[in-house]
Amino acid sequence: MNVADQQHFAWLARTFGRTDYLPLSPDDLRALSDAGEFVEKYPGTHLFREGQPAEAAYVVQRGTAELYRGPKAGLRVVARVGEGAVLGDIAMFRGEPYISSARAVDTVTALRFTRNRLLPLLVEHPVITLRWLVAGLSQLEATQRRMLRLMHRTVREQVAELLLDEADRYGEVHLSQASLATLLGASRQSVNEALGELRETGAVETGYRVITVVDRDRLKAAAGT
Amino acid sequence: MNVADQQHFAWLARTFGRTDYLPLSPDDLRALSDAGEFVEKYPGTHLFREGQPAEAAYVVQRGTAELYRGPKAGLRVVARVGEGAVLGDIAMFRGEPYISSARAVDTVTALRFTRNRLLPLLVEHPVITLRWLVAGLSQLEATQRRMLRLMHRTVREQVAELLLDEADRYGEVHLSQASLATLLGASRQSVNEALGELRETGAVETGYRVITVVDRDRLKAAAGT
DNA sequence: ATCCCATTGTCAGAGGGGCGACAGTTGCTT
DNA sequence: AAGCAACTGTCGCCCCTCTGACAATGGGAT
Repeated sequence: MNVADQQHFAWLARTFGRTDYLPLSPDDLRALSDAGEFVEKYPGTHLFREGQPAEAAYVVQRGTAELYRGPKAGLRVVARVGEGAVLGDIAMFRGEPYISSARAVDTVTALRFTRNRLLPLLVEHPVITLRWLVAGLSQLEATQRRMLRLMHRTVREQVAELLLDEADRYGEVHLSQASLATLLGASRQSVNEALGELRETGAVETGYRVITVVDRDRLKAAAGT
Repeated sequence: MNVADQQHFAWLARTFGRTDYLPLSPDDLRALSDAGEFVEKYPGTHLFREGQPAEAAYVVQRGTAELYRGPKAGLRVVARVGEGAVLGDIAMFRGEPYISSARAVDTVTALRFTRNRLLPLLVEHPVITLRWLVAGLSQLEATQRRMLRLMHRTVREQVAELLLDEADRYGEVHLSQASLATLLGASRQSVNEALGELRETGAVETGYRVITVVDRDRLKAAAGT
């Protein structure tokens, strides 16, 4: 996979890869608890790595995990997912290697379902399988819809939307402009320019590796829709 | 949905809407045959219409169906699917109205699965549900991969690829350049220019409402992989 | 044969965004 | 405190595509 593709993958992953759909209700999880293994990952450690055989899927219970691709040099953060996210299920079900790596940002607790134990269990609990199926298909459809909203939009609009999504409770987004650009599949320069314009209007403030949302309404306006 | 969105939907649908994945093996179908109802549709008749409550999903056994959106004026063909295609399953599982209409192009025979009968049956046959799930998720992933190939490609490349896909056995594509442009989400002028270039290189010939592929290899080269 | 509409073919202008280059900042490391 | 690597802020250039406008051509309808 060449560099351009890799970049686009990141963009793509942000766009679609929101694996934080939750097919399982608490009841379901209780039913599956036998098959699930409780794991706790410290910041910086890996849940799984790109290319490894996908032996398990994870349901994040607490904390934030980061999905990324690529070798240490040229690493691309692909998405950040939190509580309720399901990681690695596609690769696991298909029996293929993981498509990306997952790393704990802070302390992450998760339920780990190995393929060998999960599949038989799903066969016993068809309702859960059905729920998973519906969640998966919904994801597929949402993916397509999201395209509509994303295609043919300017970098400024995309940046605005991303910031709205990504801002923490203090309205801060701790990402370098380069990372931001990668997430959007745009160039750093364009992102920089877009941020400059958003700053002019008073929607955000920018700093070193941090962007602060000061006026969500203005940002929403800039995001268009 | 405004005009721009509608256009993009067409593009999108062409890109992703290839609903011809087949989650069910012949064995599965036999197992489900009780729930399935055999239907035969004559050319021009509808399997279902956009906006109707999605009461059933269809598995095409023979013939070609056309998915489209929009009212009679401003109708957009979205995809053509053949044998093995599954139609309407997403909407049905989610219990929402159909997203598009499906019409028989030639005589279509299909298995019709109503929601009320299918769901209980899937609960009894978890293995089939699981297979459906995997097919759905694979589709999701394929969709994402396809994006990679499509993003940031020039109109010329996209036109070339579309022609390769769409050419009939005589190498002809019977579409106006305007329709072509809609399918790609590009402007007519850009498509016209792209066709002009492809014509110069000897890859295609153009006529009134028809484009003839004369050199597939050259076209493939122009499509860039 | 003629008319009219759909379609093709072109051109100029404008805008968005990618790329390369480079200066100025920030913050960690030693 | 100094050095260094990462990051931000800007330019200029160029490519691609969109828009709008208009001429030329094809083909069906009368």
